[in-house]
Amino acid sequence: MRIQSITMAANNPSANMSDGSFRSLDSPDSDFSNQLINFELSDIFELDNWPVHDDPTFVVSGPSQYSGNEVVVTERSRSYHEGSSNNIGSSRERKEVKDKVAFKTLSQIEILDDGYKWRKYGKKMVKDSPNPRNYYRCSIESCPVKKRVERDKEDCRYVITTYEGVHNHQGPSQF
DNA sequence: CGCCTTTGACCCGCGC
DNA sequence: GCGCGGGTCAAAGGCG
Repeated sequence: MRIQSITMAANNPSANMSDGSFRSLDSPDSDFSNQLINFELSDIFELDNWPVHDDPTFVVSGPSQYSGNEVVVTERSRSYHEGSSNNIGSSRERKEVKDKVAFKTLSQIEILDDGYKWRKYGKKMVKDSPNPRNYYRCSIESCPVKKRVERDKEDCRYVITTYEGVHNHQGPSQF
């Protein structure tokens, strides 16, 4: 399972931090602000390699040495937006593939530093949830990646981060 | 001064 | 057609 590789990467602090790697920052009391969890997000985005399951729920429980941090992949979806076949001739024929990955992270902070630079572009209150949802875009020009951050309405200790798209530039390899 | 966040308005798809 | 909900825009202001 692909997630395994993430877990392995997380277990290996010296994991290669090449582009696409993901750094999760969990700081319950800012005492752990230097605690980083490394795992390779690039693997996640290579959804072609993923096995297809009916239940796309994977749980990756962070070992205790990660100060209680827990990362749960709650959703993985591939949405193909194509021109509807029964609507041929429609002016709006859209052909794009969006890869989405959602993380559920046990964290008191919502801004998880994954090494990329994000620019916030929207905030919405979502129905059935007291918590707002924040929309971020990758700051790199022409990079299509977006992410969405919200607190779990069921358990506000968790932060749900949804990534959409693939970075079309070199990742934060400077780290 | 450049890049960021904030915030209300706008847009669009969908169900009724 | 209309209203609702989710997603995005863009003007204005903030901050380093």
